[in-house]
Amino acid sequence: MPELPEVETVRRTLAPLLGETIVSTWGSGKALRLGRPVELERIRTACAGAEVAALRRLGKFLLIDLGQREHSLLVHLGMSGRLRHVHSPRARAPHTHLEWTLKGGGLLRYSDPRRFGSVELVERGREREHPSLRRLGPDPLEDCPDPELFFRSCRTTRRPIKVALLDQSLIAGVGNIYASEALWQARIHPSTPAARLRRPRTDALLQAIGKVLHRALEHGGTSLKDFVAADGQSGSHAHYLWVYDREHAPCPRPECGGSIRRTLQQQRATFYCPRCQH
DNA sequence: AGACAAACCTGTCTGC
DNA sequence: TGCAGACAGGTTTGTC
Repeated sequence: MPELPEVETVRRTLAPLLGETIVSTWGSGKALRLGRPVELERIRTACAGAEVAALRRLGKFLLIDLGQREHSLLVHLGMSGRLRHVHSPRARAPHTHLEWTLKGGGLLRYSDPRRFGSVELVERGREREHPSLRRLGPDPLEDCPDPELFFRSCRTTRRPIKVALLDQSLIAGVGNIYASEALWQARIHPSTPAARLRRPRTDALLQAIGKVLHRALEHGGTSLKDFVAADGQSGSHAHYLWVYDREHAPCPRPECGGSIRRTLQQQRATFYCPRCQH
């Protein structure tokens, strides 16, 4: 579910956790993402008595640094994962897979109905060696990506630019919603082979990605169905989407006069305006 | 290299 | 009303 703006919204709303001490960890024992059973015992040991020292984000991954320990928790929300900071714990909601009890009395709760997400331990300072993080491209919010580098990365693949954007290696954090949004903003047809884009167009795309992600972040992310921040708030950006999930709607460019079309690329919905995207 | 499909798993919506 | 099937914001893996 969550793309960069949603994960960043979660990171920001988790800020009250900073300085809190973890007392204990509870786990459902259910497996999360394929091939990676949750290492509950290792996580328990690493978290017990640890302080939440920092909250970081790399693309769609969240890192919770455990103070005075050499580890960080690496969290991916997959499609339906949620991290909630719960102040007055009630009965455990269904699909809760991990829960960290805090010294102050609250809880950090990870729930994920579809279990496409993951929670694991990584060695701090060496997180980039993790298989999932190794191939991540620059983060559009953190790294001020270099337009020259972005252009050269695009040149390496002839795949459609929409498909290439989802790959996370060109740029980290763009998912299915914001790929369509950024391509509309940059007036680029989603089927254009990435390598065929000339320099001014990759510059425009990189700018559009930054603009789209910042704008979504200002609205607390997109809650199409059930995304909520760590404090339980929904994001309002669904009201401001230009093309995503707007098939047959008029193109938001008043002078264009086109209407939004839906197509499938790699079995994933792509929305675009055939009139102003080339 | 890249197109394509399948895998992980559950909830929700659509159409009959 | 009930049920089957399609579909969903992500990533990984395998085949051709």
